[in-house]
Amino acid sequence: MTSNTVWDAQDAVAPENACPIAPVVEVVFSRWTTPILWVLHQYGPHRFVELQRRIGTITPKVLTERLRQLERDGLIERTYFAEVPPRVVYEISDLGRSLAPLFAALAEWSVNLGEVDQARGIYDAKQQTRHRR
Amino acid sequence: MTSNTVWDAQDAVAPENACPIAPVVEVVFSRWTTPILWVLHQYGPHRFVELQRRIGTITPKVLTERLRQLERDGLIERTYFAEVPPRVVYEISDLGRSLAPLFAALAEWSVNLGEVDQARGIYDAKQQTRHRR
DNA sequence: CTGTATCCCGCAAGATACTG
DNA sequence: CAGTATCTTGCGGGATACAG
Repeated sequence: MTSNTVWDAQDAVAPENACPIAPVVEVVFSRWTTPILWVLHQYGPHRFVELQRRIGTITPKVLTERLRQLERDGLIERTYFAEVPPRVVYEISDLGRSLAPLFAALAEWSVNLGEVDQARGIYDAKQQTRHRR
Repeated sequence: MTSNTVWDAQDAVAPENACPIAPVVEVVFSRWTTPILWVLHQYGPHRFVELQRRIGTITPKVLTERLRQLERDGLIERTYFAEVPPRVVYEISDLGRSLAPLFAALAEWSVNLGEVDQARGIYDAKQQTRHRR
C-alpha cells in the first residue's frame, strides 16, 4: 500500500489489499469448480463422462471449460491415453490436495446453513409487514 | 438423463449431493461479499462510506446490493441512527463471526497462489509451442 | 468417448446521475 | 451521508448440434 504519510490522499485501498483472501476465492470457487474439485478429491480419478454423470446437470461445454481452467491453475491433472477408444482421466494434483483443510472447514460450516435460512425468513417477514401499510 | 436400467435408481446425483460444500460457497463467496465480510470481521464496524473507501472500487449500487444480501442472510447487522445527518453502521453478526476459522484457512492457503501462477505459466507455454508449428 | 462449435440468456456488476 | 434509479455490459452458464 503506497506508503506516504499516514492515510494520505490516494488512500483508496485496492480490493486485493482490502481482502487478502479474495484471490483464493477467485481461483478455487465458482459454481462448478467446487463440485469438480470435491468429487476428484473425495472419490478419486474420474473420466469425463463419469464426472458429468456424478455432478449431474453440467453440460459438456461448461465441464470442459472448468476442467481446462483447473488444469491450467495446476489444481488437477489430465492424462490422455491414446487407446481405441481414447480415454482421459482427471485427478486432483498435489496442489489441489492442499485444499483439503479448506474443504473440511467449508463442510464443517455447513451446519450453519439452517441459521441462514432462518435469518432469511425473519428478514423477509419484516419486509412483508413493512410493505403492507 | 433419467435412464432405465442399471443406472436408474439413484442415478443422476443432484449438484448439492455431489458436493456438500457448494451451498456454503454460494452463501458466503461472491466477488464482493468476501471483501465486505473480511473488512467487517477484521477491522470492526463500518459506515457505508467507510466501507466504500476501504474496499476501494465498489460502486454504491453494488455495495448496497451485497450489504442487503448479507443482512438478509444474517451474516451482518445494520443499525440505523436517526440523527442529523443520519448514520448507519454495519457490523459482523455472531453468525458471520463463525466464519473466522474458514477465513483463517483461506488466508493460510493463499501462500499457494504463487504455485498457481507458476502452473499457469507452464500451461500457457505449452499451449504456445503447440500452436507454433 | 471426449470433447467443439454456435447461439442465446440471465444476472452480477460498472457508469452515471440523482434524492431524502 | 446513505443510499436509488437507469442504462449498459461482460461473462458464466444452458441448449443443441456435431466432430475426431
